[in-house]
Amino acid sequence: MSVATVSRVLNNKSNVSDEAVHAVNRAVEKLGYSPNFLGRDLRKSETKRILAIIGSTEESFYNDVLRGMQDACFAQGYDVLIATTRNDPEHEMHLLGMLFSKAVDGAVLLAPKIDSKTILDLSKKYAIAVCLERIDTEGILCVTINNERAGFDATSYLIGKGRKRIGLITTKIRSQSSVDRENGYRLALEKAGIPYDERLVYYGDYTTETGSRAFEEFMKLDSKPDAIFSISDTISLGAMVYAHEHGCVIGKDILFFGFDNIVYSHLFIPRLSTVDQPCYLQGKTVAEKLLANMKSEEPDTSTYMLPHSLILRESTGD
Amino acid sequence: MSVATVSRVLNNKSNVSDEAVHAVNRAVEKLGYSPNFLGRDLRKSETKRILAIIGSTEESFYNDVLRGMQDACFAQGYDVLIATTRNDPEHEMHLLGMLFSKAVDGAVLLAPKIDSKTILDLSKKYAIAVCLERIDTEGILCVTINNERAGFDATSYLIGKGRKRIGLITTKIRSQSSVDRENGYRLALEKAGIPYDERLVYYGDYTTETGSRAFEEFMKLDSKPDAIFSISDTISLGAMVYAHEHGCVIGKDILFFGFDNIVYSHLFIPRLSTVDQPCYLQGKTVAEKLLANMKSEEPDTSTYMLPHSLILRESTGD
DNA sequence: ATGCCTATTGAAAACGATTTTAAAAAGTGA
DNA sequence: TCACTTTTTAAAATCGTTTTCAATAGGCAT
Repeated sequence: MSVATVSRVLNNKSNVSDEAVHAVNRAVEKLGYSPNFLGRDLRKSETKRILAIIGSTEESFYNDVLRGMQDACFAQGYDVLIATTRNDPEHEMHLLGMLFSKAVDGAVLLAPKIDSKTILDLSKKYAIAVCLERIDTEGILCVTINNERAGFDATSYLIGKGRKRIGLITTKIRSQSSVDRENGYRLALEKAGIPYDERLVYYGDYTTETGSRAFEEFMKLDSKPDAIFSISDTISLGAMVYAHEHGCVIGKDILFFGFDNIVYSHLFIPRLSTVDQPCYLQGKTVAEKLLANMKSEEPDTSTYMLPHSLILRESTGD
Repeated sequence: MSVATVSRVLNNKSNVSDEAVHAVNRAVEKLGYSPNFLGRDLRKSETKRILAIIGSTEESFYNDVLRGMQDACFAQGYDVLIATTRNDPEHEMHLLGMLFSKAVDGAVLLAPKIDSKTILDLSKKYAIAVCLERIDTEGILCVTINNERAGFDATSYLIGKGRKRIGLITTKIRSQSSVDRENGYRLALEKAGIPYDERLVYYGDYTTETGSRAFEEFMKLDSKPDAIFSISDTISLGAMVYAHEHGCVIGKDILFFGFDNIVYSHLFIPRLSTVDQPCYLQGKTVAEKLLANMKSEEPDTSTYMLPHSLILRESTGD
């Protein structure tokens, strides 16, 4: 029996006799044979695999994004592989090498660290999409939320609660999302006629320690904040714990608004109000659009902003 | 110029003229050429990639395990790819298909769901290792901690604090680690001459809700527990929050001991005492052993149990 | 019996690299 | 100049599949 016939059986081709099918199946069973994908992929020049590139698996909301991607990909016969850059742009480039060298058919950058010009160049030649971060350059398929609007909404909500001195805890690292959320914060203040006060803005990282530190600093001011918006729940929780320990009544003396709606945001009492972004949907959407692009002649390079929502809990007195 | 020469240049082979090197490099630069790994991997029949198979990216301590694996692998020129099973044994099998079909050179199962007999069979033919879960079958390379001992230590510590009625919150799903931790709990009771009381054992899942529920149930007992050991921090935190809300003084009325030392375990005040397992080291170790096995004729199929430690904080009155 | 069509099969080419083998070019010494 | 070695290059084999194309066999109508 020729390899061609075996191949046909293994791929359920129609033009093959029942006899041959049985013979092959028995042999496969007996030998424990499984086909070498390298050969197959080389011949077909496709791998049916999509790479998700993330900074680390630490940010818990990635889980839902990845679930969304998986559902979308699996439905079309693709597997999702994940690789972490450890927040190193160079390593991110290295991982994209898997795309150049055809080890995967497409890649989704979840919160990329490399510059958008590079991404743009690459996306002309390869199937690339970006998720969770807006790209300020036109021409790249991108699925995210409107972070500026979200920052605006959260801050406005605090203002609506009668607060006038609103602190912002954000990150030193200037990711597009943090910049956008900050801009939203500023716009909300502006709209309400509240002057921007740089002493009320603290720059740190994404940890709880940053939250505590920021709150400590704020308490040194003669004119203390009466509400705090953080660009991540983890930061908010750190700040809230510190505030709680120092006798501040959360939801009254001071309001807190977080971002991401992580699992632990509704654990600590009083529970944290936060911005919920549709993680699963973003993942599902970006994967679907990317797969569609891979089939299509003229790729979709739009930016899709999916709706976020405010989750109101005790930390804003709700 | 022939393809052979190009290949030699690209692989830094010695027997090639400077002239040829320059010519190739210029052409590569100009055309933006990058080699097709499928061809290379097929010929060499190795991919220099290791697959890490996990349930989901939700469990935050996986991050450190993966970091350890990456450091070890990267040092030897291997990349680490991650794939999630979504806790579905069938999907886990599907992912192992990447190993059978030579799409990766080896695989590490982090907390596998498929049965150990299957793993044993596969590990005779492929480079497989298990991490974070003990395998009760001999013959599989495995890196983990001594969960029984850890359960014993945590429970004994509570007993040492004079506690006599110690509750256990564990999971319905019988993973080896949870079984081992439970056994440790029982052994500690036994050693101290405390009778095992099944009313003090609650079976749930890995969520904070399970913690709250369990505590609620325990409070209905006429003879309430004075200490609680949970097999995960998330559960402990859920129980602690519930206890706190219902006026129990943590660290005094009731002690709590968790497991995993997650980031949030030292956020909530009073802070949670917990068992710390060496995540990074487990990841590094398992990857190193696996890579060593891939080179060696007779593979190492031992089980390595790395040392854990107790982190003592306010929840046990420390 | 001849020709035609269909179902099945096998041989061979193709995918893109690496590696082996052989031959050509260049260098060396007498 | 010739023989011999060394360096460099080209051609061909190889990895394990899929796919194309041609060939064979059998059935059926003429």
